[in-house]
Amino acid sequence: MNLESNEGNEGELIDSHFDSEHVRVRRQKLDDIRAKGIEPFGARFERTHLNTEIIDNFENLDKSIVRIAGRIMAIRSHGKATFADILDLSGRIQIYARLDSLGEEDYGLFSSLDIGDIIGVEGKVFRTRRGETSIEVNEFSLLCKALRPLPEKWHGLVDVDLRYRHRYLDLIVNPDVRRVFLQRTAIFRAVRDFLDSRGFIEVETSSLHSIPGGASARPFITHHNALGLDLYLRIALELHLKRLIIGGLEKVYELGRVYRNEGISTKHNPEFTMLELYQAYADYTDMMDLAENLIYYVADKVLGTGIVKSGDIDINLTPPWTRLTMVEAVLKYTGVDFTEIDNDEDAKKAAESLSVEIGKDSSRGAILAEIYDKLVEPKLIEPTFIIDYPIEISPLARKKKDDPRYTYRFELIVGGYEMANAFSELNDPIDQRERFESQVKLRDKGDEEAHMMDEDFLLALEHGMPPTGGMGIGIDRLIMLITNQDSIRDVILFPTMRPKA
RNA sequence: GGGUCAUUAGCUCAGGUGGAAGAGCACCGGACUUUUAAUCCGGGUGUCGUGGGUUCGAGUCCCGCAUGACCCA
Repeated sequence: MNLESNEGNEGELIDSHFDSEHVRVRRQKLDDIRAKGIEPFGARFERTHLNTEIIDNFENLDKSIVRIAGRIMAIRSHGKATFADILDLSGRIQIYARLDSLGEEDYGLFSSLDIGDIIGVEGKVFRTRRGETSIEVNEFSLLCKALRPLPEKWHGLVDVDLRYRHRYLDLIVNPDVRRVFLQRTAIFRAVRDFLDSRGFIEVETSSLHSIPGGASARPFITHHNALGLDLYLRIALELHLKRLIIGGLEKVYELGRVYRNEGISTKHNPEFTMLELYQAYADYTDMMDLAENLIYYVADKVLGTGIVKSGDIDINLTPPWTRLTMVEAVLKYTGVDFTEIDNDEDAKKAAESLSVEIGKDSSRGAILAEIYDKLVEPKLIEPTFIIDYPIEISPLARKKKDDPRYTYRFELIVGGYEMANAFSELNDPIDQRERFESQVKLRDKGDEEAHMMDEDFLLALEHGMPPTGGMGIGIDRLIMLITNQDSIRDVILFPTMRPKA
């Protein structure tokens, strides 16, 4: 007790964390190591193998000398011999240090190592009596002394707040977390493989927009000093990718971060990743085919199967998938037949009879969508395309030839939530202007998510855009689906958090 | 935005009705040369999230605040 008062440098210990016994002990060890002339924050170390390469190739490597490096995850000391587990990117391997082979000095240093320290090891591959592939240490070097302890070895780090704020610890001690993020990377690679092989061109468009468009969402506002200009962080990739279609790139996609100034939930993070792709001379049926094949391809590539787990239930992603119009889906799941409703009043009564709350000025189409969102979408577990969205909520989609109340638009629902949104793009600049104008009216009435007028985009459209199919896929949700995670925060490395006070 | 719950040691968690802060792992000291949640002996290392209040006395009861989780909008 009272070790603090024995230290001559309390004044430097501003951070109260340094008062903990763990840190005090490790700082003392650090000083002792330095006093012996050893640098506790080592440099370059050349490895010959990753840990699991040795485990997987034991027969070939038995008795050979290897060099590995990684973080000490466990120590089992037996006096004159010590076992430790070393974690590298590939996984863990056990090392075995003996007083006999290391000598007093080195073995003493080895014995002073802590869980969390990073070391490089050279030694001989062997198997223990119990059959575990191990490395008997000939030499080791301390590559980094850790000044703080790792979370507990058995339960790992459980507190979600700590897991998200200290993701590095989460990655070190929770192997499943590492698996999810490695799969996230594999999913990106598979998406690019799939699209590149079909002639799509990957592009990067700007994320600072003077008019945020392409989706219904409130934007983040930022400021450019030199231009003296407020700018918005993009809420979608759509309008710039369409400009590239107008520019003749014909098949483009972007995997990009978008920012929406809205609440946080297990399905929403303020910044998230979208895939948007546009294909000239195609329509929304082509987009459905593409979605089925893309998502199946990605799942199969990453998991080796087209069947994903959602909690305990299996979801089969093998194409083709169910296609239902929104009207058909509402009829099927609620019994209300919108083909028999042709005005706002009757639509309101239908919503009331189903206890679905709607806005005062809601139109027939908006009410249909409300009912669908509330009562149908959560029930759609198997992959389902809901097609022909009402025009009121689809300002960028081409209207249906035979019924202008609807558009050539679909959303893909899997596991009860929206995975993709696509349409036959509106390429009539006069129609597009009218759509923007009705969005502006909604904005004036206080709908902060309604679209702004975008003259620059209209100008582009007036130069002529080929008929185009376009689609957006929420990549984070796709990753949730494939990796079987319930929260978007478990597939985003650093989810948005309030700063800890 | 509303409701419910949570916050205790580095981590994972116990702490009826208010009465001297606990366990496991980690850590420290000792024993131990093939262990693996190593074992054995000894040691508790704490601003009970935070600020008020009630009380002779608060981890526990009341109010505010902070952060998080879940549900609802």
